[in-house]
Amino acid sequence: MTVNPPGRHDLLTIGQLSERSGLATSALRYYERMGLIHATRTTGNQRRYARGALRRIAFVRAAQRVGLSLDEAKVALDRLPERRAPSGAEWDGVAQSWQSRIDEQIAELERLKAKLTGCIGCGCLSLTRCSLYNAGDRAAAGGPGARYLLTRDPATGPEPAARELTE
Amino acid sequence: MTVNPPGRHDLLTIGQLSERSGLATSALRYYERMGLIHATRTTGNQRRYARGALRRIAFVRAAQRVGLSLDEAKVALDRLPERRAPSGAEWDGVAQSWQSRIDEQIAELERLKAKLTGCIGCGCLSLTRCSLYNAGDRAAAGGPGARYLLTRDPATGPEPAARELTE
DNA sequence: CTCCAACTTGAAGTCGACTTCAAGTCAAGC
DNA sequence: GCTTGACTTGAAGTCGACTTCAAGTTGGAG
Repeated sequence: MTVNPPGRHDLLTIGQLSERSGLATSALRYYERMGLIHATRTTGNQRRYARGALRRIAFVRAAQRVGLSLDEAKVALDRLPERRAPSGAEWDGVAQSWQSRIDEQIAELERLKAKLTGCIGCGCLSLTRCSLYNAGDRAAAGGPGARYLLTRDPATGPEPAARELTE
Repeated sequence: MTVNPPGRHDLLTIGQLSERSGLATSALRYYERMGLIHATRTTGNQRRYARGALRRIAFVRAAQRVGLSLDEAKVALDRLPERRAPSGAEWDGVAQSWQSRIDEQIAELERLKAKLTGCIGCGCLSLTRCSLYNAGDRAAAGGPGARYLLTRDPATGPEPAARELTE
């Protein structure tokens, strides 16, 4: 299974892009419909991708990894120029936003880890004392949008749901 | 909207559990169908939850946060005794497995972060040199199933996917 | 005893992210 | 110039994780 010879093939077919990105061609078409990547067409109407597409895809996958939707990834990618190849600084700006996102994500995992050791695994039946157990109620009591320790759906519930559970 | 009076109500209605867990009642019923939580029934067939349900829910949410499906969470929870309240040691064993899972997750995010700074944001147009850019190609060349740097489908590829990117 | 919010059920709907399918077109090696 | 595999399209299907709906039942305050 030889990959196309290195050289001046600047444009990739969807099959080649699939092979290199690890995504199914159907996914690539889907990404295109979503506006995440773009292709030129041959006279015969087949897609041809510039190599920049690989980078965009890499970015999208990275975004998904840190918990973003394709729509969110698109918002970020839309900051890049479409026609010409983005400059380093441009990519940088986009990547920058993920830095913090990733840091956030890491921080949250660290917190979760701490809670897990400190609480879920503690076998504490003194519920009033258990942070994991109580955190959600605290947060919820703190105002609308505040959710369970482990939740992060921003769309749901402005209710004063889940009060303090000291009991 | 008063919540039930504090006292010796050991069993929670689905509404109360919803309020305390932050999950919709529909989600709780769904969790029950999935076997993640269990309820006893009143003579009138209404669900009553023991307080342990809250802990199980906390666990499930935690599991989701680190990227596990409900099915996977169930596997872990199934290690707990159903009838009686799990002991600290039992919870500990379950939580333990998440420790490593979380660590893994964190490590991967750290890697991602490093890559992002080092590459996506680097603006390097010397593509032969760009790891993120090339990782996919390497992987693809490495054989079928080899996936992109940012993927983690475990079903796919024990390949030497995405090698060290010194080049 | 009455009333109404809170509960019950099964079935169907939703959403994101794709995949699968059918039916047809393109392109490149012989 | 023919064949064959890679490509094209739109529509429909899938999967996980829920939500919504309709129609009926329960339970606790007054």
